[in-house]
Amino acid sequence: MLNKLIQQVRKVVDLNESEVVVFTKYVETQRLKKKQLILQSDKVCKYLYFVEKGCLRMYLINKKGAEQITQFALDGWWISDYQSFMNFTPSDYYIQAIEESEIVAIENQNFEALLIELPQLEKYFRIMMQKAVAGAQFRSKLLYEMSKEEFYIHFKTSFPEFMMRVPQYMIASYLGLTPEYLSELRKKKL
Amino acid sequence: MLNKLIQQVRKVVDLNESEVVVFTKYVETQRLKKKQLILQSDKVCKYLYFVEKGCLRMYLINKKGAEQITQFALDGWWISDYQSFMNFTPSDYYIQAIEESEIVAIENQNFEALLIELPQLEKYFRIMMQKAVAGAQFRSKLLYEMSKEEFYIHFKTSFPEFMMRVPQYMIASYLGLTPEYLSELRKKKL
DNA sequence: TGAATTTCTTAAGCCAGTTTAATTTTTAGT
DNA sequence: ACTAAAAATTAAACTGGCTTAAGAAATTCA
Repeated sequence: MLNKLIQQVRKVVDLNESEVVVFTKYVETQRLKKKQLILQSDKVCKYLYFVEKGCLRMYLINKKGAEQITQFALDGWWISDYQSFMNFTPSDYYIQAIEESEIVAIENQNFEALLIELPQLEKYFRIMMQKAVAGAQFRSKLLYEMSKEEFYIHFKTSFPEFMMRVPQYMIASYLGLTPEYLSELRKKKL
Repeated sequence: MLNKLIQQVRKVVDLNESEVVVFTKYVETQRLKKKQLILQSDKVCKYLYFVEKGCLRMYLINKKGAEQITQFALDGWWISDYQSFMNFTPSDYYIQAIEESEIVAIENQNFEALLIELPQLEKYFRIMMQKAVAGAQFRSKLLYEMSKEEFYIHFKTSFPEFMMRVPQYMIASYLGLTPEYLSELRKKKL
């Protein structure tokens, strides 16, 4: 139930069997069905989530009452509302399974305790956060230099499997355009 | 020349005097004059930069030939092109001092070596990266839920001192709007 | 302190992307 | 397989924010 995570950690730091057992004590694994929510607006995001299998989305409800997706998380990705997670403040987000999924969840307090008991993990999480920053920076660069049309084309060619896996209106939401306009773009270029 | 950084690190982890000396071996300090560039497009961003004093901006040149600012860094902030830094790939960015500034720079290789010699620092950098992720997430949330007008008002009320310190056209660029439109907004609401 | 350069403003015309609303297609549950 | 619900399409009218162009104001530095 947490093979993928252990495997990923071991790419960065050594963990022997007994350390894996310790690790296991601090995390929870969960099976989610499609549409199941693991975070709701106004609640504190108490967990860091790792997707073992499946796909999650993070979204907020905007003033117009529409769902605005800000992030997806596929197998092997981490997802959380980091501000809420770090400061125990209520979140504005929802996190929901798009497909049946398996996740590993680490609670706030346990995260601190885990890093004290297995300080080697600091390095793993430092690198994972570093990659997240790089990713965010890259994404914001794309937003700055591309039109929505170009952004859509970029996304489509970068993640073709993802296009198949996720409903179109969610992709539209993530890309920050209306389903109607996305439909128009699809008609235009194949 | 690196007091602020040491002070900031010590808020998170203990560092005795001799460890500070070790730290010092792995970093370089630099004084920058206004408009001095420390990263140019097509070069690898070999450093992680910490601003001791002053103000930097990070920007790229878009297709139309205009400078697009993607980040500012004030006293006490870190800045880098993380993708370039981690993968030794050429950057698309420029990083430039807006004011006379003092910075601490850590080179790639030294960063790795430093973290091996002083592994306590993993925690400091994990937390600093975690905050960067939280910041990026917050910023992207604002972009998703606000119009450009609202984004401008938000920025203006959140960082009033900053508005004074930096030319308006740079703020416009950072906010992703034209100087002309910013000017129009300023006229509208005081 | 004056000339050059950089920054800011104004206003009109324009377009990428939204809104609205109605129709069709696909998906999921029984 | 049938029905209800969810998702995708179409098209027309509309708008937030951009472009262009020209002038005014503020900085910079010799």
